[in-house]
Amino acid sequence: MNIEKAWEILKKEGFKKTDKREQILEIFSQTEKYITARDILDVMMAEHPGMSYDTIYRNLSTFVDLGILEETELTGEKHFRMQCEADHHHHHFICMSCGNIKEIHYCPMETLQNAIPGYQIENHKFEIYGNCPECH
Amino acid sequence: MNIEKAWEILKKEGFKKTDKREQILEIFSQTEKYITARDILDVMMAEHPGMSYDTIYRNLSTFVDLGILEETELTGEKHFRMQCEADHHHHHFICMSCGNIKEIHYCPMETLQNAIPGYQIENHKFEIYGNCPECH
DNA sequence: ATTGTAAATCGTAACGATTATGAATTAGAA
DNA sequence: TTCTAATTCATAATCGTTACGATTTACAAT
Repeated sequence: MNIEKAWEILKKEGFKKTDKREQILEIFSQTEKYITARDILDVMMAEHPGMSYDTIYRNLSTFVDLGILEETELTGEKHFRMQCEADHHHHHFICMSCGNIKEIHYCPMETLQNAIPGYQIENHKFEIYGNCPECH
Repeated sequence: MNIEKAWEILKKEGFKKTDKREQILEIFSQTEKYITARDILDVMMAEHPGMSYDTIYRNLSTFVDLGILEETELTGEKHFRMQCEADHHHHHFICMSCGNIKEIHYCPMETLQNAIPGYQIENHKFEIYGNCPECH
């Protein structure tokens, strides 16, 4: 997703255009990686020394709710990245060295659909971890 | 895994037999669910009011290292349960209401093995969340 | 343009989960 | 029974995150 698309969504949902949001989106648009709230904070602190934790965490949460960012738990910390463009459901290989991701256009749930009758599936997580070709 | 098997492993690795470890294992042997450090603490505090955080967290960590417990991140908290008996690799359906699990004897990596050449796979996570037959 | 108002941010503190530490206790070998 | 390393206790520190009243700001209505 690009910044324009993100603003479209924000505007449609009645959120205001602010410098802080612009800068957060800017940071995400410049990387493929999953990054933490603290990563964002560090970058923004350099420019706006008076940044508040509240601003970062509240906006990250908002962006996830609106489908602008996607979130995953990595080594005990929440990590975020711009939502993929791909219009169909998919999963990710995550490089534990450089943090870059590769889209995996395959979902195990397809073949598992009828394997557990009586169980009401709400959600699933499928992630692959390792090193990408550039990191070994 | 049962308590005897756990003690076997602990003894073999040179760990001592203590009341606290006995009680922690006891708790895990009585449930199928993923539970938190605090769950353990609450139960044990009732009996031993002077319990230390340290004792719980250190032992949980040890047990995971030794393969006695398995660990997963659920809603921001580490959850633990007794390692499955099953001798082959498998995954879990986790009920978000009652916490019980169902073993899923299927692994998506089988069909994905050769799909991402050049990527060195170290690990993967595949979990299904929802409600079990008893919870809906 | 100016004003009004809800939204957003700031500054700071609180919170919950986890880790760390030095002193006291204890399991198990000698 | 004694010795010693392992374990636990008691407590504080740390880390990521959330909360909140006061202040500022975007933007819609005038």
